[in-house]
Amino acid sequence: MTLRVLLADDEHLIRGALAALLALEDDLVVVAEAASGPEALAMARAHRPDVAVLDLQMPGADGVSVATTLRGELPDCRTMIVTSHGRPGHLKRALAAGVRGFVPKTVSAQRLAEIIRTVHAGNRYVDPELAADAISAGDSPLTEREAEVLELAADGAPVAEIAERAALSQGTVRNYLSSAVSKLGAENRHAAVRLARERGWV
Amino acid sequence: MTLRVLLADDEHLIRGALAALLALEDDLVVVAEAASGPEALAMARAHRPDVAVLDLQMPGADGVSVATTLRGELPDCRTMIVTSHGRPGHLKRALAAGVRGFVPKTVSAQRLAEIIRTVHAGNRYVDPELAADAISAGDSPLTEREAEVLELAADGAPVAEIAERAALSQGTVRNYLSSAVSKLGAENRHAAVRLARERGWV
DNA sequence: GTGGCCTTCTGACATTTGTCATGTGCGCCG
DNA sequence: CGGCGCACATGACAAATGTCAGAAGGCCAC
Repeated sequence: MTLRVLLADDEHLIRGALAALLALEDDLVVVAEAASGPEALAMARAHRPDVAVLDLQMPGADGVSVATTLRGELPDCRTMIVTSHGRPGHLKRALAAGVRGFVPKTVSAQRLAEIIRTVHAGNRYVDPELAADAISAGDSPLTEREAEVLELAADGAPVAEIAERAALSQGTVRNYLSSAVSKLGAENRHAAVRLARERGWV
Repeated sequence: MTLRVLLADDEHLIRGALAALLALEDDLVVVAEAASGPEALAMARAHRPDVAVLDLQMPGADGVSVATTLRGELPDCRTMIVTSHGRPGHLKRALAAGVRGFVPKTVSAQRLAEIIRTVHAGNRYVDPELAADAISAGDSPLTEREAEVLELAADGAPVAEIAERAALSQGTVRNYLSSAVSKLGAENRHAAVRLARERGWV
C-alpha cells in the first residue's frame, strides 16, 4: 500500500529535489506538485492525496489557509507544513487549522519521510525546537482589536489611514496602539510591530 | 574531468536534496556541504572546489560575504549565489563581490547543473528576471549617510537614539531622513525603510 | 446584578516627527 | 578658481504621535 503525497512549494529547485528524494522511499509516491496556494488546492482536489506537504510561504495562499480549506473539502487528507522561518504564531495557527505536522526545512529528507508516515498514521509531529519557541513566546497579550490595528500599522501607515481602514476614530486607534505598545514593552508602534511579528502575534 | 562543487545552504532538507540531484549529473560531484557561512569557508579551504554554490541567507555570514572572502583566498574557485528572495541590491552586491552566477530557487535542478557548468567555464549567468528587476530598480539615489541613517531607523528607533548611534545631531538626522523619504517618494520614514529594503538599497 | 474586561469614543496635553530656510566647510571636477 | 554636491549644523514651525483621564455601552462570570 503506497502513500500518496502532494508536494507544494514555490521553489522549483526544492520541490523537484524533494520529490526525487521522497521517490527513493518505496512506500511513498509523489502524485502531484504545486507551486502556489491555489494550485495546491486544485491539485489536491484532482488527485486526492493521503498527505499534503505544504510550504508555509507560497504565492496566492499560504500553507495554513490551504490546510484550512483542505480540511473542509478533503477531511481524509492529512496536512503538514514545512517552513524555513518558523515563527511561534504560525505553529499555533497551523495547529488550529488542523495541520498534523510542522517541521523546519533543516530536517533531513529521511526524517521528513518518517514524519510523513507518522502524520499519515494519524499522529502528530511538531519540531521540538519550534514547539519550545511557541511555548516560551506564550499567548498574545493583545486583544483582537489591538492586534488588528497593529497589523494595519505594520507598513508605516499614518494614524489617519489606519483609522479609515479599520473604521475607527483616530483617537481610538491611538489608544489601541498605545496600549499595544505598552503591553509589548516596546519603544513605539514600529518596534511593537517588529516584536509582535517575531512572536507570530500578528 | 569532473567538476567539484561545494554546496552551502542552511536548510538541510534542501541541501541534501540538491546534492542528490546534482549527483545524477555524471560530470558533477559534490565534494563538500556546509550549513553556515563560516562552515562554507572552512569547507572551501579544505576541499578547494571548482565552484561554490552559496545560499544568500545563511547564519554566520551571508553568501555574498563568503564569496568576497573566497575571491581573495581561492581565486580559482568560481562562486555563485542561489536565493529564494532575490532583491535587486543583492544582485549588485554579489556581482561586485565577483560572483559569476545568480539564480533564484525557482529554477529546476537540471537548469542549475547547466548554470554550474557555465560558471565553471568562466562565463556568467544572471537570472533574466532578477536582472530586469535590478535594472528597473536602478541605482540608489541615497547618499551614504542617508542610507546609514535609514538603516539605523529600520527597527523603529527614535531620532534621539539614531543620532547617538550615528554620532550626529538630531537635526541632522531628521534632515537626512527627510531627504531620504522624499527621494524615495515615501509617506514617512518607515515606509521609506520598506521601500529601500525591497530595492536592496539598505 | 454587580464587577470586570473589551470596545469605542472625546478632549487635552507633551513629545516626537517632518519640513523648510539657511549657514559653514570640505572636496571634486571642469 | 568657481561652482556643485555632500556632510553637518541650527532654529523654528506645523503635523503626527504618544499618553492620560474619563465615560458609555456590551458581554460574561460569579
